[in-house]
Amino acid sequence: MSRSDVRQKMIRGAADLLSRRGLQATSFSQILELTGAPRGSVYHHFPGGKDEVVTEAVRYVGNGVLSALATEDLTPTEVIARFGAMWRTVLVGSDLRGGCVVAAVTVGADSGELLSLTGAVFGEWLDALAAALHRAGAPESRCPSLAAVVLAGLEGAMVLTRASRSLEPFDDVVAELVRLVEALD
Amino acid sequence: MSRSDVRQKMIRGAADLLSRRGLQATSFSQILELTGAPRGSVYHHFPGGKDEVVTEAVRYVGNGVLSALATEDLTPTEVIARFGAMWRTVLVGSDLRGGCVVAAVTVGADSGELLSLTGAVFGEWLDALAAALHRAGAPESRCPSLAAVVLAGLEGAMVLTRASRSLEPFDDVVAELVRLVEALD
DNA sequence: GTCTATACGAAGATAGAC
DNA sequence: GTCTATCTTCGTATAGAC
Repeated sequence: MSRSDVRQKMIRGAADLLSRRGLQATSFSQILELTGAPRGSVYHHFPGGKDEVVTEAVRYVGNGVLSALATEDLTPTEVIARFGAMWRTVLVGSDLRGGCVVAAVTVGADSGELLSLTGAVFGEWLDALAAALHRAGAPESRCPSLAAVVLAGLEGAMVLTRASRSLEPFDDVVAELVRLVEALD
Repeated sequence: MSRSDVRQKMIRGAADLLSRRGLQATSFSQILELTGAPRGSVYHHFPGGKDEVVTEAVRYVGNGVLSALATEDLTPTEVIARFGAMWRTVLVGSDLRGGCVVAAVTVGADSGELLSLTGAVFGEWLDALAAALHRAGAPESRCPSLAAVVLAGLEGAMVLTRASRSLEPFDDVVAELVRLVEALD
């Protein structure tokens, strides 16, 4: 279906722009320029306007991360390593210019709806991380806080890496998170 | 000197807006509305335009945090507790709507100069944190990575807290960071 | 589905009067 | 130092033709 093709292409383009430039700098003009999507069909595909594209981009990224977290059983250390490697790929693939779409929308949100959405997505990620850590043998009562420190640590690490244009803080954070989790054994 | 008064008031107002609304949503109109500063003297006080106000706001916050980190000698746990309490105050004082100015500018930066600036400020914070941890007795070789995980963890925790409108993720992260640092003893 | 044209508002920035 | 007026650019959004 060609309708979905254009729509999907625009959603992915929006996610890319949100990751690198932030919420306010992500405009339809930018999305069209990046994707080559037809100018005349913007509001055909997204009658809800910008908020609708952004919402879809957040959901798209949210589900992508979620399915990556729903893998086979791992050790706690492997959970961190995989999750860390995933975000490292985002950084490297964007020349250290990109970050997390959900965080970008949270920081730039001007409506309560977008905030609720990012809150829900972060909540899903935290639940999935906690479940993975629990399957890996981490004590149940600590899984939620471990999930929080892992997600928060990586989100913050991406900001530090973008600002410093260096992977050093990111790798430092991953190493310390691994240490924290190894102490569980 | 009245010139500095207005200028300082605008810088503080800009920091407040950057914290809550992000970089692009922080405009001169908003700053004037918030501070009651005279409209006609914007470019008198800031000939460099918006970038100059933002730069000053980042420096202002940067130095504030820096001086808070340069306190007397503490234990590693106390370093985390103090640093965490500081950011918690920011969250609570903004009704969980505000965050870190430096992170907000990093994520929304559209110029290399602003990115360099936030990179430098984060670098100063990391150095100060590492030094505090070292004074507290942490092994020298681990101080940089410990500083990175503490700063990144808290930066990320603020994002999670803003999105979820709850202090739970923030407190979870602080608790886990304390555990990590207590293992040093 | 895609186009052009257009309305509307907001932002950054400058010029020149007071 | 502060004012108003103005320019320009850009973003969102709508209407109506093809």
